[in-house]
Amino acid sequence: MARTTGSHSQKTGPRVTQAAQSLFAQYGYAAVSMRQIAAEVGVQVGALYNYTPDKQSLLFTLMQEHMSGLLAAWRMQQGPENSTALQGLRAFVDCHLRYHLPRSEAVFIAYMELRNLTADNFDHLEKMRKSYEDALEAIIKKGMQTGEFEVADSKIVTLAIIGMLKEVSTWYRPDGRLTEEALIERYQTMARQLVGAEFHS
Amino acid sequence: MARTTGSHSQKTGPRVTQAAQSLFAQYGYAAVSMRQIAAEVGVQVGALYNYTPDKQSLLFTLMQEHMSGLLAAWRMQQGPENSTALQGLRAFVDCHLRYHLPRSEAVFIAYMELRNLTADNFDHLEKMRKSYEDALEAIIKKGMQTGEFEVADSKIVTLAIIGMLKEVSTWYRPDGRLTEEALIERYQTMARQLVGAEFHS
DNA sequence: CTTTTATCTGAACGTATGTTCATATAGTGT
DNA sequence: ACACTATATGAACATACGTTCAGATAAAAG
Repeated sequence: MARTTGSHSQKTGPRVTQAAQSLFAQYGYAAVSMRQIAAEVGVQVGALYNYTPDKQSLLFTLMQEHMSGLLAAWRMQQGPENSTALQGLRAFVDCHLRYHLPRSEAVFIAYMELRNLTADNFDHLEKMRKSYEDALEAIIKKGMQTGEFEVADSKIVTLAIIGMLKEVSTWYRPDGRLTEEALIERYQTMARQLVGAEFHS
Repeated sequence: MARTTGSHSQKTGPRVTQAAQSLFAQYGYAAVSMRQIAAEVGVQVGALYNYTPDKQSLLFTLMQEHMSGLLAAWRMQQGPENSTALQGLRAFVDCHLRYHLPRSEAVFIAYMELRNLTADNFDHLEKMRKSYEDALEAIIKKGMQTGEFEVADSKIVTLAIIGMLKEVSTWYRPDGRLTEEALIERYQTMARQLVGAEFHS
């Protein structure tokens, strides 16, 4: 008995991706079997291979698309209204949190499953991660030049801000105490404190 | 042929723990087999069960001892010389980094393998993690009361500082650009900025 | 030297893994 | 109504997993 209830051709693909994301985030890539994913989709394990060449590609695609989306979101944020370093910093915090907060599963996977990637796939993602880090460091260096920021070590401050922002995803819940807006505002303030910037500059 | 070269009774136990720590940190708990651990120790897989009842206990023991050590290190830091909130904050940063930086493997495991713990083991460790977090929040609340700190939301600032500190373990290398001392000093400064404290108070 | 005991081996257990493939079926286009 | 094709099944593949245990061996105790 095959294909028991109508055609799922257009639907199964996204459902495979979603099931993989959900299960990888919850149990970890190595702990999740292709049969578990198939069960979540409601299909036999063999059918998965119509949508992915193997398990590794399932992971890599998820991580790659997450990171592409993040970089695209940041590119879209660029514009004349974010011309000063302080405006850029505020935009970076805003962009980071708005992108990450509604994507807890993808975020979890992005930070936890790097070592389950093959060497090639890892290098690819590491470059993307680095370019994101560089985007923030560029803002900070600019602020140092213009005198907006007072920073001893741009590298360390960059990492500190990213660390502070990444941590949010480990506890944030949409129905939590703070609204997304309030949260962003607080982290913008803290980022400003870390670069030693005045309130208006 | 059994026990080929003298008695290892006193030595094998710690080597099992060390091999498990090293492999779990590198490949992840779920991706490491008992046979891999045995091979690293130089023993057949059955021999491992003289030192651990099962694989899960190997993980839990590593994580539990790491967290116990951290809490003990912080308890030892307490004293009259850390009586003001700012002194307390500086001591917390100092203690955290000094404990974490030389323990990259244990740190990695502590943050990555929580979901591979059984429910009971997870709860146990979550309580310890929470009490560590509370220790920092207590310092911050104290600083708010004494007027040393100017903080809008003690919870958020606590998490931001912890996030900032945790991130260090993802890139720190003992032979890196900064000495441990210089690094600690920079993070003490950034923590002070996050709580809005004056230089001397 | 002999006995005892801690330690390790080697093999086995049932089960699970990622992946492949011949076969069957349901929807699409004619 | 019919053939075509995308999609799914169900079984199989070799391999790996965590765990157990009877038996072997080396160090310690007498």
